[in-house]
Amino acid sequence: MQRYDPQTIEAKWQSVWEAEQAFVVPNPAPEERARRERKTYVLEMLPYPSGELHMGHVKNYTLGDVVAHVRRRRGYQVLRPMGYDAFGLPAENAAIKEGVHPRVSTERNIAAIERQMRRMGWAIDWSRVVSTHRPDYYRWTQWLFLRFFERGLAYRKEAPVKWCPVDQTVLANEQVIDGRCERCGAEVEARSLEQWFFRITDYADRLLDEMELLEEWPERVLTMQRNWIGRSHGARVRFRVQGSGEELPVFTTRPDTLFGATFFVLAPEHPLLEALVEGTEQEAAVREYVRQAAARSTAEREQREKDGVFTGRYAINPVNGEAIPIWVADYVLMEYGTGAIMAVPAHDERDYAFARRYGLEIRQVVAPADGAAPEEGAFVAHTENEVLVNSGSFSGLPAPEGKRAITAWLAERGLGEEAIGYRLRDWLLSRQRYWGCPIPIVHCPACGIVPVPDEELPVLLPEVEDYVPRGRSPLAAAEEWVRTHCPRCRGEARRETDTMDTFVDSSWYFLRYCDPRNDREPWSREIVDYWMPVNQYIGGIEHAILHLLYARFFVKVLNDLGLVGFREPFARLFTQGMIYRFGAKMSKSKGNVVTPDEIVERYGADALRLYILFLGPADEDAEWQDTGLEGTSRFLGRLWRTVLAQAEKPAPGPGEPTPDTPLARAAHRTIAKVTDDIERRFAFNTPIAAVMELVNEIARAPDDPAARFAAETAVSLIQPYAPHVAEELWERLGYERLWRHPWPEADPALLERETVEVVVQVNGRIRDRLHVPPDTPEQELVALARASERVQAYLNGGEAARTIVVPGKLVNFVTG
RNA sequence: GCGGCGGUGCCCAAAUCGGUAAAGGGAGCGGCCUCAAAAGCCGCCGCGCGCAAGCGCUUGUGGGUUCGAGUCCCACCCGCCGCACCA
Repeated sequence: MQRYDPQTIEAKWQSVWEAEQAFVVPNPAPEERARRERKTYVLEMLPYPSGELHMGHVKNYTLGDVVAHVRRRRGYQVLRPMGYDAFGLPAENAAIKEGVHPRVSTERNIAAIERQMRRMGWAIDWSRVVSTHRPDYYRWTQWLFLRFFERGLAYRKEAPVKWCPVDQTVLANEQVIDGRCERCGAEVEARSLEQWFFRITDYADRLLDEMELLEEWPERVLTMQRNWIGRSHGARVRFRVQGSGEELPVFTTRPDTLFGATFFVLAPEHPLLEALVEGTEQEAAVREYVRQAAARSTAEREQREKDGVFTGRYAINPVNGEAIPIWVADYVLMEYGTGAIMAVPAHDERDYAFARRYGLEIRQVVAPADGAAPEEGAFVAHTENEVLVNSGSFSGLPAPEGKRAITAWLAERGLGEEAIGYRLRDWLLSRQRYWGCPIPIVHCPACGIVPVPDEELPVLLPEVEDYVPRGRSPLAAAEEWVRTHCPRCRGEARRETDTMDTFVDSSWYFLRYCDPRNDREPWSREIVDYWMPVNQYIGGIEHAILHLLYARFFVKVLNDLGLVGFREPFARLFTQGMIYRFGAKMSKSKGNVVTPDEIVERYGADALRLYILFLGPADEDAEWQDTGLEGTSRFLGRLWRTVLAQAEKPAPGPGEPTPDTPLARAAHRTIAKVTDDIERRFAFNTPIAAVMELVNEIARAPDDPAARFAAETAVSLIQPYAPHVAEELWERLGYERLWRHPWPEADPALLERETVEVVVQVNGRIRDRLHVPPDTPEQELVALARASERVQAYLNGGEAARTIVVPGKLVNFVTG
């Protein structure tokens, strides 16, 4: 018998699939589109071509492959495309390091990745491949940007950034250490720069509320998104500056504690602060504090002890007319709420710490409804049952009612209203980098910000010599490209030189896959409405927030624009776990990398595909075991020998019934388990174990009349995991093209003919086991159980007071 | 602090509605085949008592519910992940 040789078999079948265009799925004709229930869209997060494929990709795309194969063989039209998220910083940085143009290194990486993907034998529809850096793609990214712009959902505004005057660049918060630039040590300046934003905050409520439309998403991803959006209910309360009468609104979730406000705090960046302190004795001290705060990183601000400076001014509490001192302190964040707070030290830990430090009044205004009154001047934590005290006419009200009553009282007098606060900020999408999608905007001295007309798209990314970041976009150096005419007045104008965040590119790629070669529009609505939403999305947990939130936002906007007929892009989401080796993520610096190429070369793609899913539950992190490939590789060898031995027997004629033997039943049991595990439970490791067991059973009983049938079943069931060897064995069994062959179905009648073990207990302790047909009637089962000698011994001839029967599982006699 | 997830033999793991643990794989041990090795095949492989049939114990800890708990409830211990000065 010929030995199992994965290299030969895999090369053979990969070229057959290529020649037969096996996995190309054309779009349905108009009349077929009504039959949407027969479609499945299996999508995996597209790779970043900043290097080659790693084991994380192997896991991701093998998972998708198994789902796609099973669905296809169960009669669905399956869309299973692939593409490249080619723009972005990692690709650009890699290119800078290598000294080659990002396009060159990106396209070289894409070629290498595609070669690896074909070598893995993934059933991808290569006719739909998309790459975000190509003009035929980013033309439509720009087109979509313009639709957002027309709706007021893309806008430009000044935003504070950290600026290093030596490196001439914007720094991320993480790059600021003790107020100095991480690289050159220069003192960092706070700057305000014009940036582009998407108004995602307008969709905060829908992003939260429409989570209900998601069929099945991991709870932790939903939780992360909820936390990220951070919706909280409370009130906006208008304080006024004593003397000037200037309004200082605050947002609070605890309007019930309004009577306990004993001071007021502004963020250092608050726009009114400067005017407030101008000409006062405190001016110099406040300015110094603001200057220092501006230089601190966010991380540093979060860790330091609370401090601040008195401004010398007072605010009037609208609820009781009290004048309370206004402080400036950097524990108040300009980004959240209004950048100003009312401080209630008795009931807020941060305010409490601050008040203690500076000797400010601590006034309790809520107290537990029952039990002793809290010690004066102490901090009183929020509890279930509390009532208002020291709160004028509101005293005595339970806190929740107090909240409503005080808010209503304020609203009646125009002093405040109910309000909702969000943690979510608008999406800053502009980047001062080269390797990204140009923003299709022209700045005209006469007309202002002017969109590039649709018919002039794409705005091509210019070729530049020097794309190293220098604080302004490298595009600004392409003077010829920047100089243009205003589309509106035809006067001299300049192009926008910022590029878009790559998350914009990846927020709609799954729509382009549906209609990838359309050059009149980004997609045909009829076609996306047929394929979308994605039935199964698979990818890493690291995208739980940004990508998955942005893509949801995009689809909601597109729905509002009438461009798509659905409101959520991904019905089901599966987040895979990471692969570790020696307890750490595989990385070059740790020297613990195992590459797919080396494994494929040694064991073949099928063994690797099996191994990576056999490792454990796919949604959990797993430890790579160097000896583990031995197991799946040995299994494939055993499968090979066992099936070839059966292939020598005559194939059953058409319609010939399968002999009812233990092996036949084992095969049907395996079919039922594998199908249920993959389709319903989304478990991928247990089906492999089940097929391994079946093969072991066949090897032990090769002369069973149903052995050949069982062997065929094993091949058929393992095909989604190990498609090459399965295809080869299928051919040697005398059949054609397993990937088009229907998925096997378990015969319920045969399954029922199995005997099952029934545990017989007396008072919960096992006394005997019976083997009976699963459909044995309850009465008969009890009689059989009672007849057991061992049960008799424990019943001592007496009667059971109660008998519990679980059909097919157990009979329990309970005495006394 | 808030939220989510997890803890089962030496290791990775299975156990789906609570039904009476450890499927499958790895590593290990013994044997067969062989001049030898590789490959392959057979057997053993949680703990204790027993010649054996068997009996008892065992899912991080302690308690509870139940005829019956790895699974449900309460408390605690340990670990991982996300968010966090969010007013």
